[in-house]
Amino acid sequence: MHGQRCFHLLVCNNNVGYWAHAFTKQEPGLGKFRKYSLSSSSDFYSSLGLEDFLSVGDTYGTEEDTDMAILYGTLRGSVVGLRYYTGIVNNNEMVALQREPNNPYDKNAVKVNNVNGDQVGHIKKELAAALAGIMDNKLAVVEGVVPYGAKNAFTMPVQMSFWGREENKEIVLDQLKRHGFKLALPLKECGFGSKWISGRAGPSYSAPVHAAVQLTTNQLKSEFDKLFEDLKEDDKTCEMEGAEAVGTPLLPHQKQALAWMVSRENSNDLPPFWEKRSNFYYNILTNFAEKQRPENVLGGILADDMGLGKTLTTIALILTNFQDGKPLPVEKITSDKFYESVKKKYSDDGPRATLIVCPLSVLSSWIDQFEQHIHQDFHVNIYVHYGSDRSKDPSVLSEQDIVLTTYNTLATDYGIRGDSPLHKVKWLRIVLDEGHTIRNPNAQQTKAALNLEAHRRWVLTGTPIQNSVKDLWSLISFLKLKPFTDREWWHRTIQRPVTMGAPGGLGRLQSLIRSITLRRTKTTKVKGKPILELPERRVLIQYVTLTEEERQIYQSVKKEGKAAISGFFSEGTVLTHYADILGVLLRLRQLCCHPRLCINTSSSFSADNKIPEELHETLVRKMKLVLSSGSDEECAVCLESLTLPVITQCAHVFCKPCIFEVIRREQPNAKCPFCRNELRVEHLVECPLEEEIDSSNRKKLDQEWISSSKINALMHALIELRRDNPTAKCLVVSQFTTFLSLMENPLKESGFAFTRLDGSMAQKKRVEAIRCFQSSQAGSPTVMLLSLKAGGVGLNLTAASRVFLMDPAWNPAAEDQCFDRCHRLGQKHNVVITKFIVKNSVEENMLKIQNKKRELAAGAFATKKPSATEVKQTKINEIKALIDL
DNA sequence: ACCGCCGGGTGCC
DNA sequence: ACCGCCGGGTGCC
Repeated sequence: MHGQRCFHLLVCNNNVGYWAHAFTKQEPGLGKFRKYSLSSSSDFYSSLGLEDFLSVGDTYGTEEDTDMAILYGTLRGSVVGLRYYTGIVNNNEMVALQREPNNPYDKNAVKVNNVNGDQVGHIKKELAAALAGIMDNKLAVVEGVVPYGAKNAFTMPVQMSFWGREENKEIVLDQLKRHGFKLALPLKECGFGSKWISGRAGPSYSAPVHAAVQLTTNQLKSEFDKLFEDLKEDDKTCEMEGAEAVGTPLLPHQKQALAWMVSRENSNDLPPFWEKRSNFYYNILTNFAEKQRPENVLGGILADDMGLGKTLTTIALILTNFQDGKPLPVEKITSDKFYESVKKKYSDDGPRATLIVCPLSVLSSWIDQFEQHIHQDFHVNIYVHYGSDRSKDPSVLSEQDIVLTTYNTLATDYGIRGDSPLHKVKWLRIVLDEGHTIRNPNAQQTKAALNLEAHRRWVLTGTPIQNSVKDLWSLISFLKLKPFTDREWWHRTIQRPVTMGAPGGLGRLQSLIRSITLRRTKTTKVKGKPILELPERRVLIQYVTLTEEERQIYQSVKKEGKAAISGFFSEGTVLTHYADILGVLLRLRQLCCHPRLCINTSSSFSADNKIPEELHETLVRKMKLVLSSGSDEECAVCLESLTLPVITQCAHVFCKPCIFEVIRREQPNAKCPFCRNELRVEHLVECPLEEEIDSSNRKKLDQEWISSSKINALMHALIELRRDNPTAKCLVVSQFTTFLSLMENPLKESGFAFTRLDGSMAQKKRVEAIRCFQSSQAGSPTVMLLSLKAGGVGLNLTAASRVFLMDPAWNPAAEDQCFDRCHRLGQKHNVVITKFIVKNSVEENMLKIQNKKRELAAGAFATKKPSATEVKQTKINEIKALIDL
């Protein structure tokens, strides 16, 4: 049951139907998807979709460090044997030199190909003999341009440039010398007049090497952002309404994005850098020409900032632009008997399905957004291709309107030769979400994505240029823009000119980007107005004083805990007792909220006199308890809040993807990043983030209900708020779901209409809770009890203009993300956030640590990622600060 | 003549 | 290739 994450269900009274070819299975709750409750290692591999964490691809950095290359010099040579090959070139056209070690006549053979990859001829054998060693040992990259004589019948000249790392220069010059060749040095003083080197085709040569100005990543990034600052282009500011089936009204900038995407998909334009010249098509970068019209990508890159609605816009595109600019033909649900109409086939034979590939972490967000944005009256077939029982039948996939899958599923399917249904389907369109995931060209995910078949190809990303221009290549390559699908042409015409600061390089990249991407930031202006005007957001801290009784309990637990922890410090066993320490801190944090929260957290410490297995078991159990309380713990690898926490044998906790990455990198002897103990996949224990409160527990909470200082403070604030503004809605947020439950009682008693949203709820209930809360109808709930981590990035709770954060999180970013659920697009009011903090408590110390983290994050661009030991030391210092040691 | 020279055959690697 | 090179034919002036 746990492993059942491939949805074969049809929800009739819902707006989205998830169904397989035969209506065989029904499963009522998509909430299953969110919840993993695996604990034994035997379950582990089979049901977890292990492929999502064990990357099949090789590691980054295997590619040649072309970034470091300098120009050694140039050499004129000749291409021979033209009459035996079909490849033709133009004067000044770039050519590729390719080693052909298996040539039966000469093992030193070097082929000469044109931009299209067609062979033009061979490098003359004496020269080839000199080049072979250099090329095979990757001492230099040799690039060619045919300066003239392109129409010759038997031989033609080729101007070669040698590029490589500084330290290889002498070896290369020496090897050439031994064969009687000498490079002409690139002349610094030739400046822009270095025409004889470059011909007209070599933008890469026209740069005097040492005069090159290398742009830093940040400079580049700002260059790009500048490019999009003020959109004037008409094709990006036209607006378009979504089809009827789009259930959410689009905002102006989303209508612009939709119009642009539709126009891209229906475009007849030539791709960038191509011109029609009499009866052939000409590439102005490489000077390559061909009769056949080069295909333009019917798509591009949607690179809007987070929060502008890329997902909604994409859903709108799918529903609005099917064929010939007509909307996707979906069934309108008019009666109860819509089953038959759903099965109706579309007579058209063309591809129908859109494939969306996304990281696992946003899979649920897509499902949420389908639910949210597809109009209730329309039936759209959506299939989630994920999990161990995913379909192997391509026809199941091609019949859908939308197929959703993850990069790792895609890569795993692709790896199993000839058995990838995803690669057998002709898609109408492919959308890669978080497209920068495929920036490593050698990774299996990238290769698998590149080999999917569709004319319409889209990349969604919030960070188009993450590290360098280099990262763009995979995306461009996915878009199948000629001639950039071949890395050499991308490198010679764009990447090198840009990174070396060659004149025109950046301009060229900009014009490429401009023609295929749409990027808006939150501050982008259209016609002088910012596209997003978010109301103000204020964060207030309200201090709470514990009652005498609460303080007594708190102090006694603190005293005991402090003694134990200082004991661990003096023994040097802080790391082995990490779970114990988190347990102490958790109890103190819980006591700040409500004394009742501690009921199921044992206070005993794991004694060292136990045999190791017992100790380990207790520690793991303790860690599970900490996590299941809802506490937002951090992963020491990524420094973010935990996603899919797993506990190691040494009782430390990490995100599952993070720890698998460590294991993969350090295999076969991986060590826990935290304590350097042995780390084995089969010892990892998965842990659900939130446990549902069992009914007996809940009864207990109801029967013996008592209040707490924090609850009193909250109720006071709520009642005051209601008096001042009866319709104002607010979110009451806590990490502890039990705490949320404890608040239900006084809310009821004071007559508040409230709803609740936490991670344990089934999808349907969640959707209902959200809809209810967002409704502006009289009598709709004014309070939502919200667990800190509930919902994905897509969660929209803009009806609320007040937030009460009941307990601080370790990670300020987690809090911010939560606030953004109401302080986001669509918010009409100023947002006021109140953080309740207990005076003289662990909470106050947490605030201090939060502030430090904020400062660190603000300067994040300058500082490098801290090492594991640094993380460890920071954690230890934090523990000391938290418990006043 | 174990040369030179002539002119036809021929041609990437 | 309107080249170079190869190898067979040839041979005083």
